[in-house]
Parts: sequence; C-alpha cells; structure tokens
Amino acid sequence: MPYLTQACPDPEPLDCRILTAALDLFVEQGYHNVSVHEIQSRADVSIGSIYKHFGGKEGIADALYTHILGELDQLVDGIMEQHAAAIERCEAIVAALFRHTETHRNIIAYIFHTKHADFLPQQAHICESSPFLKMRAIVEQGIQQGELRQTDPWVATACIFGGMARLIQLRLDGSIGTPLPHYLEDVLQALWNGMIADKNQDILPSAGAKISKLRS
Amino acid sequence: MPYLTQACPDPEPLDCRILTAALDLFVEQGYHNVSVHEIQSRADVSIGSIYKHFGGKEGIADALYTHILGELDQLVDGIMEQHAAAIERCEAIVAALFRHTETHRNIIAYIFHTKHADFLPQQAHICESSPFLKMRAIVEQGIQQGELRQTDPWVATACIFGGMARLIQLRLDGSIGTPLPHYLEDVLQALWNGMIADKNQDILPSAGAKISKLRS
DNA sequence: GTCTATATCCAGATAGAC
DNA sequence: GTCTATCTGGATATAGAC
Repeated sequence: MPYLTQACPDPEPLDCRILTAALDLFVEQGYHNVSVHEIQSRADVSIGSIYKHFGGKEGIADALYTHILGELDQLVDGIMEQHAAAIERCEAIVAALFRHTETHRNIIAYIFHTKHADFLPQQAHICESSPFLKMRAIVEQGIQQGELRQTDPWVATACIFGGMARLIQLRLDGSIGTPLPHYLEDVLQALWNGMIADKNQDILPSAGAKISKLRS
Repeated sequence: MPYLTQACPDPEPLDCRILTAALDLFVEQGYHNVSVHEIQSRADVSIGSIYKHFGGKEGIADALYTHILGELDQLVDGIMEQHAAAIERCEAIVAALFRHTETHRNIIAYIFHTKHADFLPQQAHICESSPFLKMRAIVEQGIQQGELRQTDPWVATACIFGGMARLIQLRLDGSIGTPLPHYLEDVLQALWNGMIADKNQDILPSAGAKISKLRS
C-alpha cells in the first residue's frame, strides 16, 4: 500500500508515484480536467501500468480516497487515545488539521475541498466515513457528559468544526496568506466562549449597551 | 434576464427554461457529468438555441453563477438596510440562508456546494464576490465597534458563517432530515455564547471541574 | 509486469436549411 | 431566431509485443 504522509521508500515504487502524481493533478486542476495521459507522464510510467494497477482514472481516485480516509482515521484514533475530555479532543483535532494543511496540503485539499460524489458515486458521502463519524461521536459524548452545551449533535459538530473547515478552505484557496496554526488560539476561543465581545474588554459604551440588550 | 427565485412569466421564456434545466442538472449530477444534449432535452429546446443564447455549456454555467450571486447580493443589501448592528445582520443572514436552503434548494447548492473553479476558471473565487465581501465587512465593522470580540476578521467571519455553511451542506446531502430553520436558535446561541456548557446547567461535578481547569 | 500503438466512443461545437 | 444533421477532437480503454 502506498504511503502518502510518510516518505516513500527509495527507489519509489511505481504505484506510489502514480498516486502522488494523480493527487497533485486532481487537486490542481480538478478530477475531470485531468487525463490519464497527464497522470502517466507526470508519474513517468506507462498507460499500461496504470490500467494494470488501478483499472483506470476512477480506480486511482478511489484508492486515494480510501487511503487518505484511513490515515485521517488513524489520526483521530491517536488523538482519542491521548485525550479523554471532548474539549481537549476537539482542540487536538483542529490543531492537527491546521498543521496538516501546511505540511500535507494536497491531502487535506483532496478530502476537504473536492466533490467526491461527482466522480466516486459509489462511495459513501464523506460525513458518513469513519473519521467523521468519530468526530461527531466525540461531540455527542461531550454533550452527554455535560461538558458541552445541550444541543443537537449535528448543530454542535457543525459549529465546532465548521469554522475550522472554512479557514482551511480559505487557506487552500490562497485567500489567507498566514499559516493556519497562527490562528489556533483565536479559533478555539471563539468556539468555546462565543463571538460576543467580553464585558471587560475595551469597547465603546454605546456598543456595550446595544449588546446587553441583544443578549437579554 | 432570467428569474430564478421569482416565478417565471407565462409562457416561460426560452432562456429561462434553459437556465433552470441546467441548474437542476448541474446540481444533481455535477457540471462535468451533464452534456449539452441533456440540458437540451430537459429544457425542451434545440441545441442551436443553446449555442445562440449562451455560447455553450460554460456560458450557461457562467450566466447562472453571475445571476445567482447578484440575487444573493440583493439579499445581503436588503438585510443591511433593515438592521444596523453586526450581530443582528449576521443573524438575519443565517436565517435567510437557512430559509433559502429549504425553498430554493438548487440555487443554494449551486453557490455553496459546487467547485466553480473546476469549470469557470476565469471567474474570481466566490469568497471575493460582492456578497461575501459584504459579509466580511459586516463582521469587520462589528469588531471595530466593539460589538464582536477583538479577533482576526478572517477568523471571525469563518467562525460565524462556517457552522451555518456546514449545516447547509449536511442538509443538501440529505444527512440532516429536519428543515434548517428549526436549528436557528441553537446555532446562534453557539455562535455568540460558545459551546461550553453553562455553569447553571445540570452537569456532572467531575466534568465541571475539568472544564474550569481547561478554561483557566 | 511493463510499454507502445491503436481502437472506440462520445462530448462539444458548427453549418446551413427553414 | 430556431432546428437538424454532421463534424471533429480528445478522452478512456485495450490488444499485443517485449
């Protein structure tokens, strides 16, 4: 099986070259704008090998999808072993994905920034995949144990990881020039304490009155 | 110009039929999996008319994109006229988009659930479009006036609208069966007050102690 | 197992009649 | 301005030599 996050052995095996070349091309140009010939020439292998190993373009996309979801699953498992509290687990997940966005850009882009249903119709939707189910389970448990606010689990999960996902998208698009880990503290504070300005912050009196009225 | 959110006049003009048919097909199957012939037969017009009016498939996608962004822009403008405070404006936007997701499903899906860069490379990215710039401006102003927490505007905007966007995606995918407006209150509470359980809520003492430690 | 050359298909686009 | 029939390019996929 190919290694994407880890370094590939030397000499790099053929199927690993194919997968990394395809990953880069899919992310750069979009699945439908990439031909098998492009993958072939960038990976420096022949068409025959591609069809022999993966059965075609869709087979490559499928192998990539499965493999990356597996790695993400391992990541979440590792975090669940290291942390017990839901809050800590969520923080560790956000931190890890922010770091991954910088170090393994295309892997994150392929998972978070791609419409898989358009070319892998037989695959279950990503929200139903193992790592994402685990994230929701973490949140659900946090709610049950009183650690997180009593709320619909869908809403809670969307709110906790939605901001993160959005920032990752903006970073991948190039709209944000700063590496994401820089924003980690800000994001977590907004998550747990909300977006309304603290009373002890230096704010205009008029705005403060307005806000108090709104919160009541 | 075609009307997508409003009812089309009767008899429905030809270009309106083409656009609505294309919108439905693009959302259902993905842009690249739709042929001009499919659009043609669903809209019940000839190929010639399509090329005459829009110059091809990409022209249709482009017209849809521009038109829908324009409608979204009007929506945001209307909200900015009705509300002065940033918090109220954000709440109104979330509420409106939740409602639109139920009543104009495919329009929301085309804007929020589609990778436009894959087939409209010349278009600016959606985050740079007028309505989205206005949303960030609203947040930025709220921060400057002390209404919202002092934070990087990118982070603030992502956190405020990220949860909303995620829920819209889940609803469009069919993962969530309940109409989104039902979750509005929950989402807004998580947004402004954060996700940590209130102290006066009924929580386990052990969890409470753990959380206090985490917040310090 | 790997490569080259080739076949097949279908999408996007056009030309010209009405 | 609208339609029908046709063309062309390029993509996926295969067959067969090494």
